[in-house]
Amino acid sequence: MSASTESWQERLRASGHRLTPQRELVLAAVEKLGHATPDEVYAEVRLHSESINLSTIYRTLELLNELGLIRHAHLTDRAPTYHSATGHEHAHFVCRGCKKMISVGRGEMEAALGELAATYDFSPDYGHLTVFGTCADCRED
Amino acid sequence: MSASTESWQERLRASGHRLTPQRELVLAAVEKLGHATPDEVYAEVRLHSESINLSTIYRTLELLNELGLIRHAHLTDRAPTYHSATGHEHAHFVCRGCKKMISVGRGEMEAALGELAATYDFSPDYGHLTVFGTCADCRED
DNA sequence: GTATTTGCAAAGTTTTTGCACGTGG
DNA sequence: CCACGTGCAAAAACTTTGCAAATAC
Repeated sequence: MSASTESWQERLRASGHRLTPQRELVLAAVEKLGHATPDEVYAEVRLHSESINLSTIYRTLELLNELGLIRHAHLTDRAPTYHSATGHEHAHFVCRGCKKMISVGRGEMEAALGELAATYDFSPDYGHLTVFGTCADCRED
Repeated sequence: MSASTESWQERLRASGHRLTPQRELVLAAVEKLGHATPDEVYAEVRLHSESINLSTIYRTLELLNELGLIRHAHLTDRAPTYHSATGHEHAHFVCRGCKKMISVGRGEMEAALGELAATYDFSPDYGHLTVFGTCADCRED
């Protein structure tokens, strides 16, 4: 975990960007929250700095996303959800009923989907896959 | 295909709704387009009726979605993508690079994921699965 | 010092809502 | 007929952009 916290600053610099407190705060917020919309990130960052602006949140999320430090998906209707990309990769089974999330190791998912993906000459983003469906508890017919 | 075109009107009526030309046009547009954002549906519907309003498109898409006649996903950044639910089910591989979508039959996807899903006692929504990744053309390293 | 980044405010997009009129059943 | 649905216009929600001041290096 310390291995990745060392390199993100370097990655910023390497790409010609500057290390600002806003960028640290946004990344920290995304990592703390796990999954969050821009608004939620803003609220979290606001707890630590009064003056940061929403547009900075958007610009920073976009930058961190480009650098691969965070990822985003559009799980809900209005608003993308961002999350850290520095932790270990895993896919999710998400229950539409109770919203429960079951984490599945990247390896298991890759083993299951690999062959099919190869057939289509496609390289899935295994560490980032979300499979919607119904869990055992919510399946009653 | 004629089997399902018979029942959607019934499904509307059964749920206490009325059969209007706007609703027919919107459903037809979604089925014709395959995948479309509300705006694209609007454009398509406009070809057939000058007077239909965008807000009607939104209201109708929401209704058809509730009735299960169409489904939607949030594949791209701004704007949900609607598609018919009356046709045959399929999953998608979506390339993050070129945005190309590869359709995969439900059966194939189920065959690949079934065992893993069973392990977790989870029932994936195979007909609506979207797997992000990179297609052959965009994979160059 | 100077090029990047930020805050602010204003504009752009997409989606929702209130209401009077129109229309399907 | 009468409740449901539609068009219209205005508002809300979300995101982007221009620019001067601030700041990282």
